[in-house]
Amino acid sequence: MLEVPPTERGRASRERIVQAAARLVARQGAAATSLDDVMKATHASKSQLYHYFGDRHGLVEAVVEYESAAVLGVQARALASVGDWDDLNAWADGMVAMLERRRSRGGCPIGTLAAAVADTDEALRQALSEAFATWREAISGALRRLRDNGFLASDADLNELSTIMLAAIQGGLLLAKTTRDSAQLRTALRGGIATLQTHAPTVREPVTVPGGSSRSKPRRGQPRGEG
Amino acid sequence: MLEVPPTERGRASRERIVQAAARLVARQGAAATSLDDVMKATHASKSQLYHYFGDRHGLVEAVVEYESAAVLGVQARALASVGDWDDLNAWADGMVAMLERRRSRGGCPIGTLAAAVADTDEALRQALSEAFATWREAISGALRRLRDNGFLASDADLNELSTIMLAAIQGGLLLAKTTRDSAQLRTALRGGIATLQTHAPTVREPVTVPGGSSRSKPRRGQPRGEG
DNA sequence: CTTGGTTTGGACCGACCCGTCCAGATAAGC
DNA sequence: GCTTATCTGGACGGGTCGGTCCAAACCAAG
Repeated sequence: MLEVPPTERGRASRERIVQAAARLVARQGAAATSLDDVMKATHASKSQLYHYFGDRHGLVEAVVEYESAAVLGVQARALASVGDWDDLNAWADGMVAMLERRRSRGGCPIGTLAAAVADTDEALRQALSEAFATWREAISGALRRLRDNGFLASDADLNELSTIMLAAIQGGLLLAKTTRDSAQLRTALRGGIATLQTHAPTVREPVTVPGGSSRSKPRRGQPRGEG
Repeated sequence: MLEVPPTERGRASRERIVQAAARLVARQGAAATSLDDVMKATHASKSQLYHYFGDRHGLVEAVVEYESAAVLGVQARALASVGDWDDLNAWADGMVAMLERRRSRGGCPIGTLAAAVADTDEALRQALSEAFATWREAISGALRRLRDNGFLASDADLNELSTIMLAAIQGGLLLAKTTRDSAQLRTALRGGIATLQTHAPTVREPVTVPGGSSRSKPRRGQPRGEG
């Protein structure tokens, strides 16, 4: 109900509830997370939940927005510094490392939520669909930088390639969390990148970087290092 | 409780309940499907559910086995006739067509179940992990046939490639069901196959095929058109 | 027929669920 | 100070949940 509470105290309470709810939803699923669970985890009263979120659906909606912003924030930051194949591989390795830090559990919050609610809740489905679209655009932006730097052919379909990459991420995460084996994600990501390199301009070997060893490697145009 | 009831009547009842439960779970998710829902859908009594499945968990377990067998049966049959690139593309097109028949809803029963229960139920997680493994092996078998027929390099890592392909399937299905756009699956599958073709033997000389030319041989389907 | 295992119907229970309600606490504005 | 809006606590109700229990119905074997 209250997207943004007017007082500082209210905003803090709302934020605290959303964060705890997001953690619960990520751990046990949206359907298995009750309002009582959230109440216990946050030491909040039922009135607060209904004051800030209207009903249960509103709370889940807030969780979806929160997780989308979190994941997309991390991804946008990581992708912003991608300018060549090494950077892209480092980005992929980062995702594998992040999964291993969680012992191959949980997977992607957005993906898990999408699998759970896409067929039953139209509003949440659209929100998650937009999250995927934004994510895909972030990937597409990185690929465009690769293309501008001469690592991808000028006629490479960035929309298609970014979709392939995002599918590899989601599929790899699902396989990894199901088999409890992060190598499944690593392999899937490697496959996605291999597809991208199919569209490298100077194709000679499937997995070689363009430019060879003699030619000076084109460097990124505006890589803004984060502090 | 009763894996296989002793009487014909019992087996029929159990089967009827499992099928209806599977349909409900596929439509509204495992967590959102109550025993009462199953009772109403099957005109069964609560005693029957307890009699045949012990408890709710047993019913979900039966649903997992049922869906695994169903999906793997279809996939094994479709993959068994794959011998070249055209066949593989036809297999992929078949999955897209199947998804479109459901108006891009539902996705993969196994994948959706896995996303929901992998983090909360160890027994179901293992069952679904085995289902994925079996599926991967079926893909691997098709790829081995491609390799034997000279469409894949002899040093191609079939385990890795089949994992990439399965990840593309699952990721593509998740994106497609979330965005309600079957093209996402089509693109993901095309990307997966593109990765496979990365490992095609260098065309120039007929590759030394281990089995010789026992089977009628290659037309080289290189499906790389746009449109 | 009787017997005994199998299958089915449905009442019942305690726990939990979501949502409503009201009163008290807190703080902002005047 | 007072007023008003915001925030919080918690009891309450109606409904649903999974699970238990008992007895009736069914059915094949003797």
